[in-house]
Amino acid sequence: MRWSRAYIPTLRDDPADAEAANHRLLVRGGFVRRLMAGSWSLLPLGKRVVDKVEKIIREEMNRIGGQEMLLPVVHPGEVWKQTGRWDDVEGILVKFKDRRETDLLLAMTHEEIFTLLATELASYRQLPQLWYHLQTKFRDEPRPKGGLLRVREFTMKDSYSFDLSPAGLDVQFEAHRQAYAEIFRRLGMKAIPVHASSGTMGGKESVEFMVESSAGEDDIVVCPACGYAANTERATSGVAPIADDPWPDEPEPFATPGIRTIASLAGAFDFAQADRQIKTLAYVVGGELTLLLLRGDHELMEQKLVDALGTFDLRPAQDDEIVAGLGAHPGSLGAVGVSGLRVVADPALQGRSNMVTGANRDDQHLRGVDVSRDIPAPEWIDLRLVRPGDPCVQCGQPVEVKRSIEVGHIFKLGTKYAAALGATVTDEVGEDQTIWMGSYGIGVGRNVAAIVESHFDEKGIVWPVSVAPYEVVVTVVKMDDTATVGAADEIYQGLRAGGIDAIIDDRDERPGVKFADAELIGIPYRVTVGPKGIAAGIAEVTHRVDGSTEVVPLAEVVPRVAERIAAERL
RNA sequence: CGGGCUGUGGCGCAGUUUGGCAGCGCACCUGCUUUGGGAGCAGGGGGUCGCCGGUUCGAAUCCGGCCAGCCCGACCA
Repeated sequence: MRWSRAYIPTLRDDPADAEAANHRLLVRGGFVRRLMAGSWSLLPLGKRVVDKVEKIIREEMNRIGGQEMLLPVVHPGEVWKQTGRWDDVEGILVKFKDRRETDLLLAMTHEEIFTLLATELASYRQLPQLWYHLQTKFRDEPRPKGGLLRVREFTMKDSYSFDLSPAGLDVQFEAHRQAYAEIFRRLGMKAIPVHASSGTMGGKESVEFMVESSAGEDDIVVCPACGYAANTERATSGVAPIADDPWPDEPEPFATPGIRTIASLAGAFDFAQADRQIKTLAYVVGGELTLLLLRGDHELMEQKLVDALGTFDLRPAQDDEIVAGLGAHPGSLGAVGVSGLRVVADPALQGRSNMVTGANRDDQHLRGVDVSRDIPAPEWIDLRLVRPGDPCVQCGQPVEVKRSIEVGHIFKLGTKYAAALGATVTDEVGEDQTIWMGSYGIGVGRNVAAIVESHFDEKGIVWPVSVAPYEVVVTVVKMDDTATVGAADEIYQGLRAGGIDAIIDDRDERPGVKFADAELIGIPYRVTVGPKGIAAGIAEVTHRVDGSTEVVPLAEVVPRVAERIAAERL
């Protein structure tokens, strides 16, 4: 490509509305333009990067036996009604009607349609199957943000596995785990596989691949000592033991006028430090007032409650519901002496005594609460948000919490979709068996964004060779010097002949402009050809990663660059 | 959905408080000079001031409504 003919609209200034590095640099470097919130056009450079990312994904999917297909983006509502998701998924699912008033929707994922195809499978002999496609998804996210990180329209590689048994599913799941590790490695990222909540996808097990980044939206718990890693939505940890002073008697009420928070109670009474309090949260679960108990200094992870109770139908209770059910306002709530209400308690409270909690009378608390004696038979469910420094659940060493981007997610779906749509095969003894499925996703654009987030500096993007829009730019320092232009062109042609992705910067611009643009768009290698160098028979090869420059005789430039690029292609 | 902020030429912004010719920098076009880190001089083109309505002799500016975008939170397959 000749830069003078290429459409690479770089901007000198950062766009004003861009915060995240990927957003700033991809717009400024002329890779993408926004159409509306969460919707982006790919310009030539962006398209080149996406193509390379997709190529790597395809290669690794094919390597584990994936067969590429392409399914539609507009689906009949009917199929989604059969699996229940037409009604279950609210908000982000875009529904509409055609001229015949038929319910349609924009695909936010493709479980239904792949499963529908799988209903044509008839015999166990046809299994296992692994099907995938790279296709547009549309999710009407309430808040797109972070450039390409969280968008509404995006391309996803989603694959679906079909097996006769859970054991077969395990095999395909494991194959994906390894393929994903390889994909993210080749994309130049350090992705950590973590145990995750499956959300509304259903299924027992899911693993997310996370790339550490301040621009991320998820927190993961990792243990540097033993390698334990989990999303905070699922992570557990130990708690440092606390020795409780004895309190032989029944709980004793005491006046706490005006005190509504854990912190103010702890500030007012020596015996009521936060870790000696029982935090009582009132939720409405399935229409029923429910008390959630945590240690005073611990925080609720609501997703754990969703996962453990198996329902999305829960929310914090309103003030009036609380007063009606308990006789007091938030700030003076407790579970002691409460009967007829569901009580869920975090295990960090197990065995604790001499605790402080609300008395269910405004401005009154209780001290001397013995959990096992005074709060009979709660449901013990881990509800706690793990914090940095908590002891690792596996090895006891302090864990870290890291903000991360979810670049891939693999699920064991089980038989949910196959059962709903009747995808069965006949087994060896002639009986119908429901197919066991897995689904596995990688967001292409989000991965591009994640790569940028982990590969940039003050000058711009620093693409890994594997996904760079061009692997090398030949920068012509002086366009009206025929010897320079001739030598540069010869190098450019030589690189192309050697299968290198090269662009020649033949614009009639000052060198500074060309250098700055090359750095902004992040081309890994720059060959600088100028009159002084030509006179000495050399060109310069500059590495974008560290700015290091190597002086190379003209005749050796092509093989030298080819060699270095080959070593970095992954 | 709640809170905060913003919409003026392709990009970045001033002008709005106190109504009175729509401006600046970059980018773009022409010419000359310049040419190894975002050049200089001279000339030039380009804007329904987000949209609709109202007030006024007169609205980018004041009032009302709407739309869009960004950030924080909620939410998030």
